[in-house]
Amino acid sequence: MKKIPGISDSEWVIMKILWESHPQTANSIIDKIPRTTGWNPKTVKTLINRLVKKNAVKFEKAGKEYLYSPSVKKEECIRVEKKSLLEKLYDGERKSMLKSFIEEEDLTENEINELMELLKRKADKHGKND
Amino acid sequence: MKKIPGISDSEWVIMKILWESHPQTANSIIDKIPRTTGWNPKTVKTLINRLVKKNAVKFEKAGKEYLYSPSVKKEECIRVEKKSLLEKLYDGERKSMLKSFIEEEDLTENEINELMELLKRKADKHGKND
DNA sequence: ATTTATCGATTACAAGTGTAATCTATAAAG
DNA sequence: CTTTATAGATTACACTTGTAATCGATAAAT
Repeated sequence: MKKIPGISDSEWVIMKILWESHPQTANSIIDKIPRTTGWNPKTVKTLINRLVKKNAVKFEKAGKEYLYSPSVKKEECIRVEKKSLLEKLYDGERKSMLKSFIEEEDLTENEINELMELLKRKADKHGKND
Repeated sequence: MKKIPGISDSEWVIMKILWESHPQTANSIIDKIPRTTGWNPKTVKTLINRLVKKNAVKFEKAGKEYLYSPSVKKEECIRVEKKSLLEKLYDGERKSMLKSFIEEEDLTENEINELMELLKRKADKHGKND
């Protein structure tokens, strides 16, 4: 499998916009940057560039502008980040992490039910495959 | 509540050792650093120092050596890290995060049951309080 | 054709990080 | 007491990150 490059917090903002829709010009990305960031368009372009250099984003020329697309999959990147947190906080013990995550969140009844549904489905699959 | 300082990946290794047991001398910490890191003792001391500077660790003198202790709580630090991941990957949607966490891990039947137990307890509490 | 606006490319620069080595004071050894 | 080992303090240094500004090429406007 392809090596996933380290994607920084700021870069994630760009990636999420690109995963949402692509290919996309730099300006189109800039338009979608949450106002809350307060980023200068130049900043966004720098981030795009870094992502290109990291091979997390690719582009094709379209006249004067470039059309950017992600070149790594979101799911893969999420996995990497999760793994990294798992190692950092829980020494790799998945169950500890899940427990802590479930315990600490205050969930609505509905959310709890959804999660139980999910677990049940997982349990069923087990019954079949194992 | 106290402001939790940013704790880097390497620094987390130190913090975990200190949360496990304290107060503790630098050398005692050094002894517990996982061999897999390959860290030079000097490196560990640098990290301890940075943590002191960040007010994440405090110390008292005991003769020539210092006795270090964490000055921030593990649970708080975990919360900060989780929050940060939540924002970065899931735009703050807790449920998305939990779902993704449950879905992607391949859990044993036992683990699944434990988690369901947890959820059930959470649900019960809801019934009572809400 | 010349000027100008606008791309992307390159450069900037401080703070944080990973990873130590060196300096300095002092406790321990002789 | 003098030498030496050792603890913490200070300094090092390259790489990443956050956050832009400037440069150079070229398409668009006049």
